[in-house]
Amino acid sequence: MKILVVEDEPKTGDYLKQGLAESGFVVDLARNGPDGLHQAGSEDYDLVILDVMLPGLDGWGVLRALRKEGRMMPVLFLTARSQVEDRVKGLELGADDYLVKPFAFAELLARVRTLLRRGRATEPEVLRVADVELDLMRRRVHRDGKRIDLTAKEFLLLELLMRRHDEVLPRSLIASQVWDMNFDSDTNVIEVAVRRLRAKIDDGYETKLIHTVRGMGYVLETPDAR
Amino acid sequence: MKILVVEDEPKTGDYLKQGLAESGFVVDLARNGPDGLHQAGSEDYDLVILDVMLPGLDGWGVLRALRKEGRMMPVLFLTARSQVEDRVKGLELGADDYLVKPFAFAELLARVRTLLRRGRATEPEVLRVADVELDLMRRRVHRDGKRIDLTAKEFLLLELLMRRHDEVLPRSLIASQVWDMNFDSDTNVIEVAVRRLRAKIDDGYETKLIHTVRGMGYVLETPDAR
DNA sequence: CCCCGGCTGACATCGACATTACAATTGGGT
DNA sequence: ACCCAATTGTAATGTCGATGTCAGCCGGGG
Repeated sequence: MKILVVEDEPKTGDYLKQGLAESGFVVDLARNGPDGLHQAGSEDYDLVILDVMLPGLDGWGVLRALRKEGRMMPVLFLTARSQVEDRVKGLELGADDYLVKPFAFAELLARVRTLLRRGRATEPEVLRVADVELDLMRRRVHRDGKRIDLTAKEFLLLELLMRRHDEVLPRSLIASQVWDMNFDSDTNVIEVAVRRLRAKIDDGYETKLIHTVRGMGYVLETPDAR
Repeated sequence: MKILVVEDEPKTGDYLKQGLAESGFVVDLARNGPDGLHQAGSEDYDLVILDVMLPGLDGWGVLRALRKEGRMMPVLFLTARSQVEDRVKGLELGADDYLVKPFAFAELLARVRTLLRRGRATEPEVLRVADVELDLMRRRVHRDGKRIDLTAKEFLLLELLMRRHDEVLPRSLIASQVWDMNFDSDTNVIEVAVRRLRAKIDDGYETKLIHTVRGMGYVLETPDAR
């Protein structure tokens, strides 16, 4: 289990690192926000412990940036303040738990264990069709091993197409699943969305995966036709 | 809602059975792969929960055998391992979801409910006549194992002919089913449509399936009829 | 051998879809 | 508070394929 601690106060940082290491975790330590973000992006941590008050980029900023990159590992916040609004803000941004300084190490350890257990239960589910991988938890997509950044809508659409690959999906279905509209047909959102998705996952590849079936809908089709 | 749990560890198995039963499901339990397979084949379950590691025949084997028998109910995999390749292997074989042990029961329940809701959405409804297969869901057609692309109208027409194979369908009927016209007889759309369909499913095959009955209409005739 | 129903290929057209540009909205960064 | 960039929806225009029409041909049964 690898944990990243982002903490600027040397004493607290060292203390955490040592304590967690003694409890059997592999621990890396970053001393400021930007370093922490960079570190979190370069390796796969099972958990991040974030101080709210950090030089350069505060805890919220780090968290926001992480989530934006699609890093969905659990995050434990450390804060000196106990105001409700801070807590709310953090939770809205996807912090998984909160700990108010000062705290007992045993308390921290208990929460860490809880978060890691929860994290396991939500183990990433990976959809794979042809050479495309879609990681639902990390919200990441690769084709032929190359990372592809998708927007929220694009991701939803691709997820649908992959879950039901080789099946022609009528536009009405797509509309109800990806948007929640009952198909006010005087719009072409779907075509545009498909276009944008194609630009990212099909353009530049020899074998196209997304196919149009006139008068019926769209399919994501595996290259092999029985 | 009937669920089959295939799990060899007595503790886990009983735990699941009891928990699911308390949640209102009818649950059967099999303790090994072959039993599970046999059980799944003998009754209609809405969902199967499969442990990957089983004595005799592992989870993948069971899943594969089930699919081969045409049992398309959703399958939830339980695995102690978290390696990516295991997940991928399962998903490729058609597992619908994954859960890594240990897991919270609430998590399991949530996934079970999701899968049941999704239900038999992925079960292919397939019409078969002679060596032609028409998959209504995927909107795909094969003859003699070879894929055939049809347009919307062609598909409708073939569907009608297959649903009522060995029956002579008068043009008026075809007109009303495939087009929604009351047979303005000064058109030959039907002939043209039949021609185009023949080009795709009969041309190049020894045994023709679509036959004209002068003055009456068209039939899709199985070679062994009469 | 002729006639009528059906067959066939060519062509026209209409609409579904593609594509691009632009506007509206959102949310982060200064 | 403002600006910038990214995302998403809207609109206008282009393209192409599915489908209908037509004109001529074919062939079986009288």
